[in-house]
Amino acid sequence: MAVDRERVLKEAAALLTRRATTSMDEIARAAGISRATLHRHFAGRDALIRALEEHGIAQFAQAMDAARLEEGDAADALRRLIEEAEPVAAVLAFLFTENQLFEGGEINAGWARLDARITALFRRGQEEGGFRIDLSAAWLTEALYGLMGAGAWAVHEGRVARNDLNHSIAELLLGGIRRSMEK
Amino acid sequence: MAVDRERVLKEAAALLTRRATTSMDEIARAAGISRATLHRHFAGRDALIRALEEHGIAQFAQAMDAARLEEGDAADALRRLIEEAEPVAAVLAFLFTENQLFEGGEINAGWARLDARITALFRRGQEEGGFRIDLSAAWLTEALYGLMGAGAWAVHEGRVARNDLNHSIAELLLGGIRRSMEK
DNA sequence: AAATAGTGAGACATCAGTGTCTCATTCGGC
DNA sequence: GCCGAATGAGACACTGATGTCTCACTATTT
Repeated sequence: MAVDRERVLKEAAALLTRRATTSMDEIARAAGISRATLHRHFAGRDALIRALEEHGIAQFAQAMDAARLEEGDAADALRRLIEEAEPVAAVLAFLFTENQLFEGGEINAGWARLDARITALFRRGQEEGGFRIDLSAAWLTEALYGLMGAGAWAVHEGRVARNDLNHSIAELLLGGIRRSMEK
Repeated sequence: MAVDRERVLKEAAALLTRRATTSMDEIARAAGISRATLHRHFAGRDALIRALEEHGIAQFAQAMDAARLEEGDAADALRRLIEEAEPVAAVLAFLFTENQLFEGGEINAGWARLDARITALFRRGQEEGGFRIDLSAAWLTEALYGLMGAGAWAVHEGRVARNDLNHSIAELLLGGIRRSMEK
């Protein structure tokens, strides 16, 4: 009887990542509940998106924990992060573009914390000598987001095999396109 | 008296890239014309987006021509492409996400042609030995789009200096994050 | 069995955006 | 200066989505 909040968020994420304008009605039906009930649990569409945001941020933070960003080689940590964050990538990309909409309201402070952790990883790699220093850590962070989003989309469109995804992102990000001598 | 179609498209692009839900009214006002006139020149919102798409595709194709993708070193050609395509990147990113919406209707065939040209560039680089072959040309194409989009956004958000943008994209894409011996 | 809380279905008002139309005005060419 | 074409301003109907509310039904609890 009690509504499964997790399931609602999951279904909402699945639909919204595919079409950002999915209506509350469609989301409700996908989650197997009535529109009235959906409104009882989420004050409105905005509230639902916010909840999705909170959830996505939490999941991403969890992925970071699981990836143990501070441990070992920075490149390996990055690989682990890509691996762990893969299931969240699509939602993240959706929320990312959705933030444009909230240009008036304040953005969730959680984003800054996530950014900071990733940027710290890149900076650590630079200080330890494994990462090049002529590209700013901030840009590398943005690039990671961009590649994760592009990757999720490419898989969705069937242009990249899901099995190759993490490897493709990590390898491109770490090694670049150019053929390298050192490997 | 005659409406400057170019200007309308330009203003529309500027607004829509910032907020995808910008209304026809706002676009009209930004372009300095009335909503009625806007409707006289573009049958409706869809038609406007389509026109924007056509325009964006044409501009991108033009950028490719200017970059002379078939000439010289593939890496240099890629650098030229990034350089030439920079002004179009934001619109392209917008159209890219907007295509999700047209999931019912058929997508513009122009995209496939653009993709093909870029993919051909990457393949050429692979065949000539300059680019690694363990990442598919299709994925590299998607990654290029992703990085261009992320870059445009990062500049808009002030996280990357506009002057560094092209260099940042090209260097990351070609060389990757890892510190390399060969340079 | 009774009481309670949660749900589904649907009605309803509201709102924003869209697309169409009319009419007065203005611009440009002749 | 005149005339036709294009424009601006506004009214209007329509649509789709949203948010609220009511009422009947069902599951859970005691």
